[in-house]
Amino acid sequence: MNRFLSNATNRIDAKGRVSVPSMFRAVLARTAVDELYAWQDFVFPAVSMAGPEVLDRFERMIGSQDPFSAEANKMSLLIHGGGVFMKLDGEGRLLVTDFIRDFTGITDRVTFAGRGDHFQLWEPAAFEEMQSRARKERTANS
Amino acid sequence: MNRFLSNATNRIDAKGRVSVPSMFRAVLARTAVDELYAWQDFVFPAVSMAGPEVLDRFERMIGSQDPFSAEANKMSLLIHGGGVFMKLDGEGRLLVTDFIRDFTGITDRVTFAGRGDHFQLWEPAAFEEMQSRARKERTANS
DNA sequence: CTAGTTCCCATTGACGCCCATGGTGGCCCA
DNA sequence: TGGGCCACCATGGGCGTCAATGGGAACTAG
Repeated sequence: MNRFLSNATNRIDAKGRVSVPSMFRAVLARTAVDELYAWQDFVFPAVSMAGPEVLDRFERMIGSQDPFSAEANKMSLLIHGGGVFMKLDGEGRLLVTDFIRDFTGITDRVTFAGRGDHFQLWEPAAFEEMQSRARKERTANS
Repeated sequence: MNRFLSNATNRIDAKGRVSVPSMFRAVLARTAVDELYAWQDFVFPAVSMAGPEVLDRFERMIGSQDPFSAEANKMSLLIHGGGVFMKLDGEGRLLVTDFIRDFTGITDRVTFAGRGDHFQLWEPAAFEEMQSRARKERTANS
């Protein structure tokens, strides 16, 4: 499998670390990624992560604009300055920093959710609620 | 990594010095830069910094525009006339001068924000606010 | 002579790297 | 089909290293 799918919830230890599910690590391993780029989701209270190659995609968006425009400046502020690099330890764990905690509300447990080309970190209850809400809306529409 | 990415906040000591994050120093080291050029951002209350080679890039950029336009004129004024050289000490710290303080509002803490080919110094609260504002605008547009 | 600055060295707290443990699920074999 | 063995994964914790920070002393310029 080469995409991030399904979800899993893991506990944060006393040092603030949490294991990335082996399922996701397997996906990362096949692209030889040892460093992750993390950014805040634009809609949900979740932090997204993927290999650094996602930056290329983002930067193409910036590159198509006048480099001195306020718009390009703003976008660079979000993409370059707003993201954070994270490194996994030997056991495939990552440190849950304040950057993650503040934006997601995560305290002692993390829900990892696959999103195809990237995955996200959620506060477990928030993930549950968002899921059931999305389900309900789909039912109402059909 | 050969670009300035992510962000970090450091404290200014009693002598007015602040450590440049090691992440950014690593980027500078790979181009053997020991001197930095600093200028004011065109849009935000932030001071930008990079190795002197950015000057070449700016000049090409300005040269590609109408040399008599108000924009090109303003840029040259800010970059050529308004810029300042800065040097890091042995521990990779820089002196937060009034040039920086006055323009950014920085007092005792500095947020360093990566911007790809350069990085910026922000007053922490101002950075937070700009960041969330820019994100909100993007959400509204999409 | 004084104030600002640069060069060192000390401290400490965070983080990276390593090894240990335990639990669970899968697999094999009887 | 049931039991037991084994491997893998989540988790816990020790320890060394490095970055961030603090402060002393030499040095220079006004």
